[in-house]
Amino acid sequence: MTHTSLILERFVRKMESRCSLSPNDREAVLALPVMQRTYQPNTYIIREGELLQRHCAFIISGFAIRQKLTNVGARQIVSMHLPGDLLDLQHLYLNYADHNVQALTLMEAAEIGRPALRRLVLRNPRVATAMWIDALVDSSISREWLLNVGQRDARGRIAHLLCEFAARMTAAGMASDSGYELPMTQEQIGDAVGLTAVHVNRTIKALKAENLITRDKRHLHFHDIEGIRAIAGFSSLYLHLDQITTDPEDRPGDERGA
Amino acid sequence: MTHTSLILERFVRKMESRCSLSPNDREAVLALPVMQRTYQPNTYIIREGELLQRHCAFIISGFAIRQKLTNVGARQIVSMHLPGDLLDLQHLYLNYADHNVQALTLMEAAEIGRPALRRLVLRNPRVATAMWIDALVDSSISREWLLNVGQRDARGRIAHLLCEFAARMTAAGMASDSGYELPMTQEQIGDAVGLTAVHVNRTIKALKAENLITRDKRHLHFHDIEGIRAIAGFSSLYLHLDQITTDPEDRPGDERGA
DNA sequence: CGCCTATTTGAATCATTTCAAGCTAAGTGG
DNA sequence: CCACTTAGCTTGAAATGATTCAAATAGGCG
Repeated sequence: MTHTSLILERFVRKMESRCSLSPNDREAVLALPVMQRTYQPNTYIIREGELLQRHCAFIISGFAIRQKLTNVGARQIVSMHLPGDLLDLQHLYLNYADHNVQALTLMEAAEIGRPALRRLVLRNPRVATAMWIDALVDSSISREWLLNVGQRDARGRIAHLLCEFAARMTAAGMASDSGYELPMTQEQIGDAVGLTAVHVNRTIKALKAENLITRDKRHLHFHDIEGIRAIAGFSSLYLHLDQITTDPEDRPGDERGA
Repeated sequence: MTHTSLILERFVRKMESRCSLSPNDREAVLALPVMQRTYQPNTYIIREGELLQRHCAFIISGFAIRQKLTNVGARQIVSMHLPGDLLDLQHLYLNYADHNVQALTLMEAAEIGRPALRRLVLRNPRVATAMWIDALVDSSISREWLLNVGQRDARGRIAHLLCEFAARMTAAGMASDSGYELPMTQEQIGDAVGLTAVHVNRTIKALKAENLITRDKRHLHFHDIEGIRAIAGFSSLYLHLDQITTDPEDRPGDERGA
């Protein structure tokens, strides 16, 4: 329903949060051909092993995940995406998909053809830089998840997931100071942090019992966010929330701290 | 000791394995100012949180790892790099380092300034594409590690690490068909797969007892690589070993299977 | 109301960690 | 050349965190 130009405005704002654009760049982005599409919960958007000829999706509303399966069918969610995220930059220059992309909730996306997106990157270096940064931040999050799953115990892992969400939802303007809507079942949380649903349940129960959080349906409420942060050992550095590049050339002397 | 032009030749070959270059591109790469440098084992090359103004390193010889630490000091190795790998593409457009980079063994690197590298990317789209692909493959490996650590048991995790190495070392021409030099201690293997050194020891012992591998000092020998692959559930798809882009514009019709 | 999905709980089992100690091989300095 | 040191590997026994299996409960929806 949303008008195409509104969607692309939003896309421009996203890019501009990463690298300052010229009027030319903005125009080029706004001229992108997009196709709006709705995905039902759990629909596969891309499947591992598939030849990639399709499009990249920009999330308008709803949530998506990326995941991988082992040969015995165990699922690891490797990332989670909110409205305003560009899905699939991770596949932009690859021939075959190396992971699955799935709608988590009902989701609306604006799909941009790969050739159009690549051409945009080729002709507009500042847009390219913005997209590159976006892909790098995405990778940074994967590394933090690897640290989370590899080195923290159940409490730490879950607390960390909750903190990351809080930070990202806040940045997207989708959280109140008290909490946010966490659109995941306990089983999905388990698949994201490498635990069974049963153990996620017990761990969350413990966090509730200690009066750190409450969960009412899908709404997550923090009673003691500092306590949760301490359990998680959370620092938002890896999200690069304030990362913005003004000069793709990185001329010495232009270097600025955030 | 190695002559600069030889190093850059190697760099060109690396890029060309990802995207076909024009004579112009080749020249531009070969004109890159490089500084050769030696790192002692365990030296930090980049520290998390540090302002990035320095350079990217191309590994000439030796091995490097990238790692992160939790607030309580647990270490997760998030990737491992061999000669011919470009370190730190993951930081090319970021202001602050989000992970540590460390020499694993004695290591020689050719360091290329960030401004020079960014300028190269800006002026040479095919080189940019090659580097983008390199960064994407790196991210793909992180995701597979996340799956490994999150969903496989100790045997599977270690077997998978060994398989990945076998594939990468073979691609780099550093493995014989019987095995390769694995330059990691059991503790480092543990940090890479999220296990304690003690348990790594016991698990490797079990693999030896089943006549799947032997380890003589740092040399790893496969007796039954198919058996190891089965335990790991290994498929090399995620390494994108045959990924090569011929057309950065991705014009429809040029799309080709590997 | 009945169905389905998600959550909750208990009890038994299992994989992995922890702590502690001993061992081996290689390197260093006297 | 030997004694000393150190880093890495090996092993055992006990403790613990997480899984598994199974069953009960709760909530949303047609």
